[in-house]
Amino acid sequence: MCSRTTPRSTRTGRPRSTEADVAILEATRAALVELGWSKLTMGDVATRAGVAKTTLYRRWPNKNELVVDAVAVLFDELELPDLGSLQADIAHVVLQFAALLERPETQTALMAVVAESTRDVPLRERIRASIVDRQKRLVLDGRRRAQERGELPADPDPVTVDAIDDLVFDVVAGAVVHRALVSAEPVDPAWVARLSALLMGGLGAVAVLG
Amino acid sequence: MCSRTTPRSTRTGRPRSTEADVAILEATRAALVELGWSKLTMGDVATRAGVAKTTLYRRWPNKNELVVDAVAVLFDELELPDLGSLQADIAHVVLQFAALLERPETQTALMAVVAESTRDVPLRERIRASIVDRQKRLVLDGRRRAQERGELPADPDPVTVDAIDDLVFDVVAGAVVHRALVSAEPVDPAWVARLSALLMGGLGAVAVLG
Amino acid sequence: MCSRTTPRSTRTGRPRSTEADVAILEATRAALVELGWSKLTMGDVATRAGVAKTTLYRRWPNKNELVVDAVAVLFDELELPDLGSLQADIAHVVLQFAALLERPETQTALMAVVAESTRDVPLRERIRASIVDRQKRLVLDGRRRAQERGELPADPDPVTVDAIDDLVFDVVAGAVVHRALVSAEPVDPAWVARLSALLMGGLGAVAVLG
Amino acid sequence: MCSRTTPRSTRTGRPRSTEADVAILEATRAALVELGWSKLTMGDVATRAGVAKTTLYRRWPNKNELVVDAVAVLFDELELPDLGSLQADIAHVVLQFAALLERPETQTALMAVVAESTRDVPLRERIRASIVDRQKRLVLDGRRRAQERGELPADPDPVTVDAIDDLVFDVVAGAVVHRALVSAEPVDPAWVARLSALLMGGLGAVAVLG
DNA sequence: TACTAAACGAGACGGTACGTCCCGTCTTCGG
DNA sequence: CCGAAGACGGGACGTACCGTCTCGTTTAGTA
Repeated sequence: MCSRTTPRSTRTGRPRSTEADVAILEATRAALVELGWSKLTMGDVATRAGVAKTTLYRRWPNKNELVVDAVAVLFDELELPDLGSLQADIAHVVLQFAALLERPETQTALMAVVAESTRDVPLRERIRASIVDRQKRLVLDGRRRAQERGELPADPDPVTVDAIDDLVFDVVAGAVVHRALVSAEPVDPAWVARLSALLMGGLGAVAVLG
Repeated sequence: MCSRTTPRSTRTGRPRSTEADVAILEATRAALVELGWSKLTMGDVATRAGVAKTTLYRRWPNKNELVVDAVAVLFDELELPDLGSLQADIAHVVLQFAALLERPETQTALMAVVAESTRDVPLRERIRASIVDRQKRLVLDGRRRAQERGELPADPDPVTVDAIDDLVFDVVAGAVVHRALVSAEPVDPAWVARLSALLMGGLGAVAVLG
Repeated sequence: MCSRTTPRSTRTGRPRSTEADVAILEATRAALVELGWSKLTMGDVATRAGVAKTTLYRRWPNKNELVVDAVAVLFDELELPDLGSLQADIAHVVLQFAALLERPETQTALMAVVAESTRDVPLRERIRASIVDRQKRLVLDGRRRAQERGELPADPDPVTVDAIDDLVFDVVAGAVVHRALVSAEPVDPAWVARLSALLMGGLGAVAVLG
Repeated sequence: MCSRTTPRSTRTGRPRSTEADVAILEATRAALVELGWSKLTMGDVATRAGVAKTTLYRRWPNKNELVVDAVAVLFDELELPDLGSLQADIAHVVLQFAALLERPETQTALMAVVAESTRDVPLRERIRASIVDRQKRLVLDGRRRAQERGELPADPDPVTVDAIDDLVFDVVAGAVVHRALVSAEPVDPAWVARLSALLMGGLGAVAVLG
């Protein structure tokens, strides 16, 4: 999350402008909305932010990492209010996620940085830390809460629990992303209802599997 | 699939070299493997193919569409042999798809072109025609076959059938892609088994939903 | 002058279209007027002439030689009517030449092909044959006529005669071209009168020199 | 002379490299000598100068203007030492100019840029400022000196003086260029003697003309 | 009248250079 | 020491022409 490559050990000289940081990230999101990922340039972001290009490179090593940071904050909105039932919780978070993917800056940036990350290990780490783990936590919280409510059997083998969490995460996130970006069709409540139903029905079968 | 932007209305002049077409697509895949999406250049592809850069641009309007065509043929390998049960069929096709996503050319290219397609309607169309529809057909075939075997209830409302097909497609494809590229974890038989189980268990619930 | 590179030894097969020849030369002049030398392209000339590019290259080896041929015919208008005195003859031919250099096709083409000819011997030969010698003959005729009229002393050493002819040619043609294209100032009657006077006055001194 | 298109109003940012300027102009002359005008490419000049192509385009808008600047400095060598008589001065400067036109870089470039200038007003201005005016000054100086020596009548109508200066300039420069590049024959001392005699003899006649 | 061979239009081909854009780095000056 | 300004070397872009080539189609003269 911290954009500084070196955490400012020395204390001498002019300190970095914190205003610049937020201006840059805002400018990056604005540029993503207007231009999309592939037309976004560092020079343009710098101009929009009223900042020199040098200042960008002092903080982020390249365009990819800058964009990840700019987009990551949007994932902070995702939360999991207790709606009383697992199915309602699932439906709610899926709709939140879908709303996020409808924003043009997310749409154009998410797949792009994932694509780049297949060949760029530091980028993959930053994505995991900034975005993926943040989403995954929702799955953990939802599952734990459902167990507390007794909707799901408590305390089986922890390894299995992890595996099922992972599965659910990939299924939910993957399905929503695929629906929104690849199939390019709307993630409307009817579709979400079907997805939730599929999960509710399937989870039991998976748990039995062990 | 056809790379020609206009389907050659007139019959006059020197015909386009079909050898060039295949050489270019092969060169594109090779470049994807070696360099990845973002380092791939049109000039490099032309050189590898033993072809002039102009020849590329005569056939494809830009790098994105070229890459879609180059990668699309890989999706031809996906097929759906009858393994006797829906769960086996699902597991089989998921593993095939996962194997496809392990190939570096697919890995680096797929997300990238999807990302670009969010801002490029012709590209989105080409992706749908060349890749998405080809995969979707597998879902249709698998579902029809399961109905013939009596594993799934036959002939409900056709609109519902379509909706469930779409859901299953996005869930399966999305989950696999997300697992492989975003979570960056292996799509191994254990994970596939859990995914299949989830689907088998959930499908009933979704059908009831109508 | 003849555009055919090989003078058609065989007599079989379809003969070349003579209409194409004139259409091409006219199209070349038109393109020169509209676009100027450096923007003129073979493809454009072919299109204007309603002819395939191949047809151009069958007749001329390159753009330079084509342009020389296209422009050369304009130099046919230059003639030397007997106006009764050497000074009048000079003034007349200079004004004719100046008028030729005011035409945009000559203006843009003449210096360009001369520039190219400094590195292209065949082109230099073609220019000499098509343009230079045609102009030089005017000097010879004018000088001979002046001798017949007794304005110039007859029959000195023929070598000297040649040398003076050459000098006069370079002085007259050079001065007009330089005035028109380099100084970019008008070749008006007053200037021509001064040039003629200079020549008339100077010729005696040169003849004495021997 | 100055290569900068805008004379750098602001004083901020990294200043332009003056070493690059001279390296580029030297490289341009070298390329002219080796390749000639029409084979000279911006990329090649950049490589020879050890400079990026962008650096060229930052300073000159196109090949023509670059070449004018590169060649212009050669005209600095032209000077007019006082040899005691007008005829000697003329002969001397003509031979100097002829020597200049024998250099391959001048030969191939001079006519070419003049040809281009017929269609390019900024280029024409640059040529006038960098080359033409520089030569014209020699005529003025020579004439003034001859007047001081009493070889030419002093102080007639200044308009006439200007007109004769212009005439002499076009006659001398035009004759030499035409001899060297169009007739493609040597500007040897004998020819120069004849030209000088022609001028000496003719100038009186022109002056009388008024 | 049919054959034959060259010339024709069309347009794709391998190339080369163009002039532009952006990259990520550097060099300057002022705060 | 930071930051703006902007020049730097580098490299890819997509375009425009070059001059050549391969097609199928005329078009004369000859057989």
